[in-house]
Amino acid sequence: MLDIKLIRKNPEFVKERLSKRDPVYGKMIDEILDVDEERRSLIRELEDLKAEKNRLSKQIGQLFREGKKEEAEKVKEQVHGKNKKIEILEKELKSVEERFESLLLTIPNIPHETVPVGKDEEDNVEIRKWGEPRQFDFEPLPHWEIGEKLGILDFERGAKLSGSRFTVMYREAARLERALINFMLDVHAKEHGYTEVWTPVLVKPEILTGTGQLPKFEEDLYRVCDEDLYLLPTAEVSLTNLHAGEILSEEKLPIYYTAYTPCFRREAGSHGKDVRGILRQHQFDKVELVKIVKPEESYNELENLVKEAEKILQLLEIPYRVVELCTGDLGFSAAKTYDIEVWIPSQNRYREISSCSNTEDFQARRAKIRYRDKDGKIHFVHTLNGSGLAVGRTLLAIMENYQKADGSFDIPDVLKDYM
RNA sequence: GGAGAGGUGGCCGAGUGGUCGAAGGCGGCUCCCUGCUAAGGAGUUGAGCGGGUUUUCCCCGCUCCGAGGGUUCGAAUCCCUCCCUCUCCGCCA
Repeated sequence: MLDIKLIRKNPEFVKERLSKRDPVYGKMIDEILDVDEERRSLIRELEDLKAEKNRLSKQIGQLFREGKKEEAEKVKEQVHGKNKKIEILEKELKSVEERFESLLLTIPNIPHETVPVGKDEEDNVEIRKWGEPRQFDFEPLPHWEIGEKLGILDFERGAKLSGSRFTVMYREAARLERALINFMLDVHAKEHGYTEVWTPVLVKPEILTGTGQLPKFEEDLYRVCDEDLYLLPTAEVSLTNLHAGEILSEEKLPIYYTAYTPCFRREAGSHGKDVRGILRQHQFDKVELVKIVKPEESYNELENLVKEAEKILQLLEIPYRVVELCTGDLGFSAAKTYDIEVWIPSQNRYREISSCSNTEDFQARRAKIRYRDKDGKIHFVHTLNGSGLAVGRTLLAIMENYQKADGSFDIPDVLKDYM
């Protein structure tokens, strides 16, 4: 959520920045300014009335104590009149505030000034590469062929149980999935100073509003019928919201959390994309990294966050590159995002395996996460999140990059103790 | 799921219709005292929003005692609904 005071004070700046995502946001800013004006004038009117009413009510109490019943009754009549007006104005204000809220909640974050301007994925900027894609002396197979031949990935039965984009894994694949989770958690907890967390995977709607998935992206989520709960699309949601509504003391910051959770996404709008294999599933495992930090530290923390996620691929010895997302490809809540893309031999290109973002105070404002500084002043924190990493995609990257001519694949050395 | 108890500020905890944004304590901050430390004394200390001034400081007002409704001139306090926590029972991995 953007700061309405910033929008009010500097609408041209906000419009200019948001237009780099998409030109439509200019109109939304104009609209919200109108609604804000309406809202504030109603508040002013209403507060004056309430102040007067409160004065009169106190008078009534006073008059009763002095035994002046008749006078008190007269004042009561006056209050009745005020109350009628207040009731009407309150209804009006309520509907204006609803409009105001829903507008403010659907405006995306302002891209950081360093974010490259661009339209879509094509305009993302490569920052660095690590490792050399392996030269195969045979035609490398896609992971689904390797997996089916070995009998460890079962797409048919996944579909039987749950439909498309669900998979069953057996033996080495199931085991590797579990090994990767433990390996990633250990690296982040033991080497990078993260606190390991385990969270619910069913969360309330206000929690998803806090991190920005709701109200705008309801169609991407699974909702539990008969209960007002949603399946977690990423542990970013539960980890970031752990401190929703709290005022943290400065000494607690920075906070680093890591968690493994399954993630559930409906993938509405991605029909026909990546239909084969386990790249894009409705249910997948992810180890997530979340940082809650002081504003002045957040960009430095973002750089570290990316490096911490990269470390996993380095230890697994799989080639990857880091790209910076352009304004047009930036997610709703993010001010700046780096994606880590892993090398996929069968596709002869890099594919996203991690997304690391600084949302600045965008989520903190929604979730009301603040801290008190040494002078007792209260500020919003900055929140960051990143995949560290997507486990299923890591698994398929291992299968493909470590595949052998005989149709089997090796396990990276660093995982051997985990298998 | 059933019965009972309860949800108040950073924390603990009092408050059953007006003088309550809320006693008292702890913690925090400021000052005093004291070679240092500890102890002691005095004061101060909630958030959000709107407005005035508009960098800061400050001033005025509104709202907030789990959430939402209701009664009343007036609600932390009375009534209703919901959520959550605890105890006991039931069920259960």
